[in-house]
Amino acid sequence: MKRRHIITIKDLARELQVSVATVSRGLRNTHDVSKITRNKILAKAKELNFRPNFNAMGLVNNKSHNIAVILPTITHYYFAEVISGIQKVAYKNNFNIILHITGESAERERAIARQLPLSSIDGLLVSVTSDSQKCDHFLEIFNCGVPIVFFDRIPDSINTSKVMQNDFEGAFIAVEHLIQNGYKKIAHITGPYGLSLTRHRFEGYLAALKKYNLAVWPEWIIYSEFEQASGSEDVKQLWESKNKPNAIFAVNDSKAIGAMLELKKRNIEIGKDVAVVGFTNEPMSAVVSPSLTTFEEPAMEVGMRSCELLLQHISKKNFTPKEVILNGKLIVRESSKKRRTDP
Amino acid sequence: MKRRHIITIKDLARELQVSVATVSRGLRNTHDVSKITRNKILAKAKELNFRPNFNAMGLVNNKSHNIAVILPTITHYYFAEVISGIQKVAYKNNFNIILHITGESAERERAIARQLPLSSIDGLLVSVTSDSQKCDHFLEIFNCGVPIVFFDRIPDSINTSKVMQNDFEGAFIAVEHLIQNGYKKIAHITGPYGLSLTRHRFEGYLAALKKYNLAVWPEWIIYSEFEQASGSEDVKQLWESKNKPNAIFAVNDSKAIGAMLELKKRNIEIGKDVAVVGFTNEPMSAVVSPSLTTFEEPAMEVGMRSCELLLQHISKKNFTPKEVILNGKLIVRESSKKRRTDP
DNA sequence: GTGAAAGCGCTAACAT
DNA sequence: ATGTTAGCGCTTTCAC
Repeated sequence: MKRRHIITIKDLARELQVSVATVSRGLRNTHDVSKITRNKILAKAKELNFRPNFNAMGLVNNKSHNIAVILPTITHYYFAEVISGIQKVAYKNNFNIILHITGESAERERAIARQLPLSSIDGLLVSVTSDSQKCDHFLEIFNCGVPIVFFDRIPDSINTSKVMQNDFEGAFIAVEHLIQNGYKKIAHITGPYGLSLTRHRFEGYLAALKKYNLAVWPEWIIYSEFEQASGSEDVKQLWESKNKPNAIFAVNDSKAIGAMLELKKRNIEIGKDVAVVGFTNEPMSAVVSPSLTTFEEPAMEVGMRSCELLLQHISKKNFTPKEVILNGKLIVRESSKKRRTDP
Repeated sequence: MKRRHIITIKDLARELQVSVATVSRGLRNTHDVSKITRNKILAKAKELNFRPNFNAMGLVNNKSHNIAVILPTITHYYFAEVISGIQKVAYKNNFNIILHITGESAERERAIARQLPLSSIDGLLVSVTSDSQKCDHFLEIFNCGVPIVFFDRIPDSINTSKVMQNDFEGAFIAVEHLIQNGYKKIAHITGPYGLSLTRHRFEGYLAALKKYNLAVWPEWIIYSEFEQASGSEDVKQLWESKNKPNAIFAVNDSKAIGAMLELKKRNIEIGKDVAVVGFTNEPMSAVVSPSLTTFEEPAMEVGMRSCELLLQHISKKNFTPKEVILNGKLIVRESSKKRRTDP
């Protein structure tokens, strides 16, 4: 299969007996071209199925209509949904998204960032890896004048736009809900230490305990990975102690479900003896049994807002960075039913 | 923030007092450049953090190191996993992936395909939308000499490489499993009519019934959408009839779970009175209660093999198309336990 | 309103 | 082993 000749503006120019400059202008609808030639050009372009060469355009305009999206994983519903949001906005504005997955590896994140062809990328949308403390690889790109918008997992060090959920408030509401349903011994199983969202949710947890004058037990606060298996492990650890909690607030649904599975193994009745609340509202949480109470994150909206902000940074050189905080809402299900009162 | 000057080979050439051609050669490690200058060039490139301009390279070489991935959705675990597989292989080979999501809309699929900048894409990885019968938009691209590999959802009409699961066998095994566990009145709730995978799974279902001399009841075969809600609807429809099945083989896990939820509403005991088997092995299926028996699809492998094939098509102009069929395996869980024998 | 020509960053002859 | 030059497809002065 030989690559067939791809139509260029030269071809159009020859066919129409005009100069390439005119064709170029006609295609882009600049004002200094007569309506009549413009229409002829457009018609011919359609007829021959002309597709502009983005490489050439990028070379001359110094932009590419590409944005890079860098994130830890896409097999979590949250991130898949965020990407869908990004894609919607990008598509509407004729931007392509180039997808990079770090697999939660800070090392790979660095490698990807350092190899990023800045000349064919107009901007970056980034959610950092959980163990990515230093962000000089992004700072370097940022300093080259390439706009970056961070979402969800956000480094503090770079002064640019950021989009996040109201993690603090979400956690606060979730924990308050537990307390109001009669659970006062609340553990918090969370993600890797040092991530901003981990910190914010933790602070929300603390604030709720404080509001109701509940003691904070350090052994009830466990930092581990974001995965389901970690949730199970965390419960094992919690239940080894004499001082067992009767409720668990998990940093996300995967861990909450991991915790539930382990509790079920121990024949503990969830939503009666022990309550569990998650975060995110993955589809799974509606389907697990008992169904999981969780704080819903506006994933699609996070994606859309992030992309919109990025496009503004791209089009207006001096767009001032914005921090957007989006609200979610508590989805009450079975796993946090009112506590069975002690006999 | 002014865009800082981005280093080009010209800059390197000036700094090193050599010609741009030499720098170009040095960077690409062609054989006709002395080790010593090469090292000097590489060192300087690193020092100044030179990043090649892919637009310029693409313009000259007529390739871009980009591949486009076009698929219906990414919020299903299967597709997210496929993309992860694609990404792994692409990354290792220094290809970027440009992600396009059709949202199950044939119209949008066409629009995306027609706007695809062929000059900045070396190849395509496609899973077609469920209602995309005519594929002339892909054929057109294919005829331009741009290689395409289809996966999972495959049109028959284009003679190129394809990667799929063994849908026929998977369905056969799943249905046979039901029969062997005592369920002989097996309904099949499936996806949109006309998709090859729908057809293959349906044929596997038929073959299993035939092997055990079971009658085929047309009212037990329902075509609808791939979503969970459709699964619930399908059960409603099935249970309206006098002639009710006692087992359901669903085209995917979402529908299987939708079916389960509806059965539970009707207080039908799943895995005793009625069995349910899904397809894909989404994480959800392990967590739903009762846990769902399902045929696991090798999603990651589908992604990796597809991408490998595409890269071969890209590098070897006359690579003959291959059809790869990957095997999955039945994951037996609770939803298909041996049937409660009639009293 | 249109054309001619230069140039974006890089590669690939062709020289030397 | 290195330099010179033309050109990839497009945009953008600068003429007319």
